[in-house]
Amino acid sequence: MTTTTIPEVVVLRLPLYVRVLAALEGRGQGVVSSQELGTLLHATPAQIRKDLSYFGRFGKQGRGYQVSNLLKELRHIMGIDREWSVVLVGVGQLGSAILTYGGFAPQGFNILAAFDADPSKHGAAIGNVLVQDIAQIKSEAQRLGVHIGIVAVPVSHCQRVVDLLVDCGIRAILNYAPYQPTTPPGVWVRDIDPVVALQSMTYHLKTAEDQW
Amino acid sequence: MTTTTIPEVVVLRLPLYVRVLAALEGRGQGVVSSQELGTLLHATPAQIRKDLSYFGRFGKQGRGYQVSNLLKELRHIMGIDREWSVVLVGVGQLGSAILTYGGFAPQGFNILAAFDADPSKHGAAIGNVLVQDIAQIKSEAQRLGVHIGIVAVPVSHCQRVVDLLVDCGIRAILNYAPYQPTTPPGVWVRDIDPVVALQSMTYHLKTAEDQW
DNA sequence: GCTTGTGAAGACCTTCACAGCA
DNA sequence: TGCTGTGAAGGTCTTCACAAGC
Repeated sequence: MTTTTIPEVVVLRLPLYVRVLAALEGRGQGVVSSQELGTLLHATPAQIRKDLSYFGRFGKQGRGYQVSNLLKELRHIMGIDREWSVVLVGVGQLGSAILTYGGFAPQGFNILAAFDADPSKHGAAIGNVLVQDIAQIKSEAQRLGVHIGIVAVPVSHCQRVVDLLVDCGIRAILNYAPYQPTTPPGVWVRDIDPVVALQSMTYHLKTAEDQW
Repeated sequence: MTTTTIPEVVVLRLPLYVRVLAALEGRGQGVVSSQELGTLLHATPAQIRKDLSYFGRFGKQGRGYQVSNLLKELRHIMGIDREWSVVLVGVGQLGSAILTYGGFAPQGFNILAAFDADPSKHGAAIGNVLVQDIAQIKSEAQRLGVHIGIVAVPVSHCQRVVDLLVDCGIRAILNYAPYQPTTPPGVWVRDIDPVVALQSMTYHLKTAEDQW
């Protein structure tokens, strides 16, 4: 295996691999084949093997992959064998729900601070986190050594907030606003929009209905 | 244009087209070129034109696309020029947040009922919706003519709940559990997992760091 | 002149199929 | 024998480039 650029689709699948491997490990399974992984991931065995081959040779012919070992390797490759510091911007209904959601910390994503423009929210504590003035974000982000930003503001503020996060040196942004912000090269954005997800399914529902 | 199977990637982009077109319409813009749409969508003009060409010829040479007309057409194609009936399963912290989230109804997705297995939650009203016993779901789903299910239950219950929804005749599922359920052909699932989204970015953060 | 719609070319991703090894 | 790792083949999606039309 020579180092090549990894296709982005592969990077998007890696977390799913980790997710099922962790489940297998939790269940006490020691070894898994590309065939079985394929079934669990709704993918072909060839795709599993090809994807993994971008990063190394983790399997043994005739046996398969050792679950705990492959899991450890993938966690390292993805950089999730460490903790990441996160800030949230926008402490409305959605932002508050994110702060109280317990799913981030166990995976190593620690939301250390939250920011909002509304002064009436400053000083409040929501799920262990203090809400601060957005004006403080740059100094706080640098003090805390923040890597990742979560954006939960209205569409109209999204681009401005993203620009601000980028200015703070943040290079990875999880965006809950229904808007695709523009960012400079080297900044990564993932959008979460349940409405968009629903709308891409209604196309199929409608098409199935139209079928005679 | 002859009727071809539409690539799934195109279907996934359609909602984004609608989103920016709606913004342009709200701003009072009458006409838009593939060039400008491309900028707003972070896509090439050629891709915009090719995508749209799967569905018809909506533009005028030398001018571009009439915003309100294209918007209307796309909404019809996607089946979002109508209302859809939705049920939610799992009224925990996440499920409650979904019920009180105001973003679905304005887009025509009406959450009509919610279900949970925990009897202590039955009868509660959260955001206009009554929480009912999961045992009632089939009769209620049929009575209400439900099209779409939202799953907000723990991983351990996800597959069982999805099976149940499919049994209710539901063919589109928005899944918030960190697990990819298995479904029969003709059933559409979209997964929302912010942790997976974050993890696919840490790969890049780590890789950028490793660069010397 | 400007911009669409679209075959053809090119890039990218997936699947095949088999050599190689446990 | 069973399963991986991987070049090569195949398929899909994106981009090019230009004829056609406003």
